[in-house]
Amino acid sequence: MSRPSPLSAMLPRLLRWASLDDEDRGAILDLPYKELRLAPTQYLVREGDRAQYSCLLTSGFALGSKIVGDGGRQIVGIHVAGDLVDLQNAFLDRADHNVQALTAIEVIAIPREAILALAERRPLVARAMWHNTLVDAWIHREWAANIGRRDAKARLAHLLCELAVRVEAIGAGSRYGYELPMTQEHLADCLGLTSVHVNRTLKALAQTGVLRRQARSVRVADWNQLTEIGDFNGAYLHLEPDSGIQVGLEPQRLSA
Amino acid sequence: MSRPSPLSAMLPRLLRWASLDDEDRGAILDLPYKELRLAPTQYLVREGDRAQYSCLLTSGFALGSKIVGDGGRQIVGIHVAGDLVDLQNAFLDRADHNVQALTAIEVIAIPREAILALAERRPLVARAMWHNTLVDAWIHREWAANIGRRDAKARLAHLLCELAVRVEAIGAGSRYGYELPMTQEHLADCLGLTSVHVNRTLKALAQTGVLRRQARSVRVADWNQLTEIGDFNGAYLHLEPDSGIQVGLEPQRLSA
DNA sequence: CGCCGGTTTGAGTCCATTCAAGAGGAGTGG
DNA sequence: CCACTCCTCTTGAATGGACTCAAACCGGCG
Repeated sequence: MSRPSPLSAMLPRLLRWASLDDEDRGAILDLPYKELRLAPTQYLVREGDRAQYSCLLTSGFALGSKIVGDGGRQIVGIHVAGDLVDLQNAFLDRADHNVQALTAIEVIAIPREAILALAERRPLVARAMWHNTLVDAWIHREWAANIGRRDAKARLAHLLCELAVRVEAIGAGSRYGYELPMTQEHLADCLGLTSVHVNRTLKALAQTGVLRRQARSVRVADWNQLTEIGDFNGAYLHLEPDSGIQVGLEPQRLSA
Repeated sequence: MSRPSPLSAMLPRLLRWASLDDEDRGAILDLPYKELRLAPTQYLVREGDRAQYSCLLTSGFALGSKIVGDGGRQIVGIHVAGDLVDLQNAFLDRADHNVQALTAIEVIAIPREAILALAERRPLVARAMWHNTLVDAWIHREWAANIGRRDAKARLAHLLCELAVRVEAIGAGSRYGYELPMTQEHLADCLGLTSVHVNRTLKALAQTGVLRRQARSVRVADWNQLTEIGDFNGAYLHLEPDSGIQVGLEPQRLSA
């Protein structure tokens, strides 16, 4: 008996978005691919590359970033095991951002033509991948709101909440305590802050008692208070059942 | 002879992303829909709604926004005529952000089930819509970088460049001069600034001579300098042919 | 005419940055 | 095993960009 294809790691993610039949699954497992291993700091794709592959991250952490004119870096997304990375490379001529290994990572790279062909033959798989993209866009909007309209303490708390939930969802820890392989400079580049200020803000959070930090691990002493400080509602991650809670003001019907 | 279906306004946008045959086009034109007109400030969807429609904006300007805990507003996107708005509503249970009319707008609302059915029957249409979503995500990443890592002057210049190119692309003006129906407070909420500071920054830009502003119109005296100040590369809008310019550092091949 | 939303301007404050220096830790090599 | 280096974290002091508060101005409109 052969060991299961590494592509099977793609199934849970896609099944989150659509129910796929045996033919759909078979088509996924038949995709051509190559496995890659990258050491920390190595680039999977660089902004401007004519990237030919879309990737599935099977282990480790990666991050997406953009460099602005004066050399500043903005991290635009964090990827954990199971995430589909660079689906946009299937369509867009050039990579719009860097993807870099944060820890040692393992990646399945799938040629863009294979992704496109799969999407054309298997509508439900296409739907699942599209859905995944829509969730990514949602996450981006959350980040924009976080960076643009919250102060440093709330921004940081919000990010730590997001990471907690995502790490917990892949079984790599719990929201009350998890390993975070990011430096304070990484956090700063996610949040539009400087590492110095992240350091001070982290200290301030620790002093209020909501979290304790040693080395690269985060211990959340008071989850509710952390979500409070960070103005965090995890619905956008789509990792928990719909709470049914209305987050807006009075709902208004769509009317002609 | 009947007047052309308002749905035909959807074709140019989708044809930008995929070449569709007659059957594809027919399926689009057969979509059920209703036409809506909204006055300025009216909401098309509110965050938290169970939205049942995806929309095509056929005239006017709209904007997407999120409200954070302390009442602050972050604008997460600006929509112009021809844009597909709220495609995510076809999949996601609840709207993740508000969509609000900036000017008087006309909208074609299509039931989510119809979008899903179309995507399932017509793979190339699905592909075009997916592609559109990927471009949206790219735009979001640009915004994150803009808000997180540029100073006020560059942020504002970048936004004015983006709007110039988009307005030009729909034939509603030229990048050297266009009508902008946004208040300074709107601009501020796009950029993570306050309206007071936008006012001062606008004045500073005017004083360097790159632009002149009267009332709601923007005149760009020196386009190149404005793109310079705003660190703007319009590739992400996908409105102009690929310049072939490498924006990253030395490209690096994907290798095992 | 008087209101109203938006713009403009000023003065003072504060959050976050910059610059700088030192401490802690992990890995490397002699 | 220790010296050395490189990163990261930590802290202090000074600076500055953007904010807050507030008032005045302006044009459009009922």
